[in-house]
Amino acid sequence: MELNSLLILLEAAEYLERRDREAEHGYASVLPFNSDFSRKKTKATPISRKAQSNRSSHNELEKHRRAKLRLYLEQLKQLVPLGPDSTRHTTLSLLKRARMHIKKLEEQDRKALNVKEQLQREHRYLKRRLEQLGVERIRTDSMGSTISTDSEQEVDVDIEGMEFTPGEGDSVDSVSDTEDHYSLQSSSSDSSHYSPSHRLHTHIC
DNA sequence: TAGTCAATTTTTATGATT
DNA sequence: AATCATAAAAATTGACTA
Repeated sequence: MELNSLLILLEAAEYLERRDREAEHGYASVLPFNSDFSRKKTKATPISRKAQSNRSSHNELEKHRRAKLRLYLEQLKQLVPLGPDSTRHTTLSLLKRARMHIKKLEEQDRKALNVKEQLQREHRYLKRRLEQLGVERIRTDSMGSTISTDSEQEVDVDIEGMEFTPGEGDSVDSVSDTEDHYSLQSSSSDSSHYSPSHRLHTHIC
């Protein structure tokens, strides 16, 4: 081993001893461990009891703050699906996963909103169509056919293969009518695609 | 003045190598 | 098993701010 290396090791040992002694007597250890251990730098500055007390309480507060952060990270860990992967979970990886999870949830939310709007349009259209068919039925009944005395009539409305043309019927809100029709015919790639192959089975009182 | 932040240092955990 | 290298976590510290 080179003489220089030996001297550095000796200096290091001296420094550690000195640091321990000074710590016992309330001196600040100001030397970074990777320094060259020169005596000029290692001259310890005595610190007052009050300053030391301030410093240690500050350290305690900081420790408390970090504990809180750890707690929040633990709580976050419960919310983020970590999966069965065996890789070590670090703070960084947890935060990355949380970010991915948030993006996924936002995307799901956006899609659900689209589906909701689509269904609302379909609902409005079908409601108007139903009213329309009810009016037509009453009209044909009044033109000679016997009116049923039943309190409850069953009307089967087969809308399978029904052609949905815009402007059909006398809608109150013609704007949403076209909108509804559009939504029925040109539904997006979402899973909410509406297929009019239902049989509407309804009751008119 | 308490709380926060960022830079730095120290400690601990982990995998690779011998 | 011992040792080493490296990454991550924890601790320390000074600066800053509301």
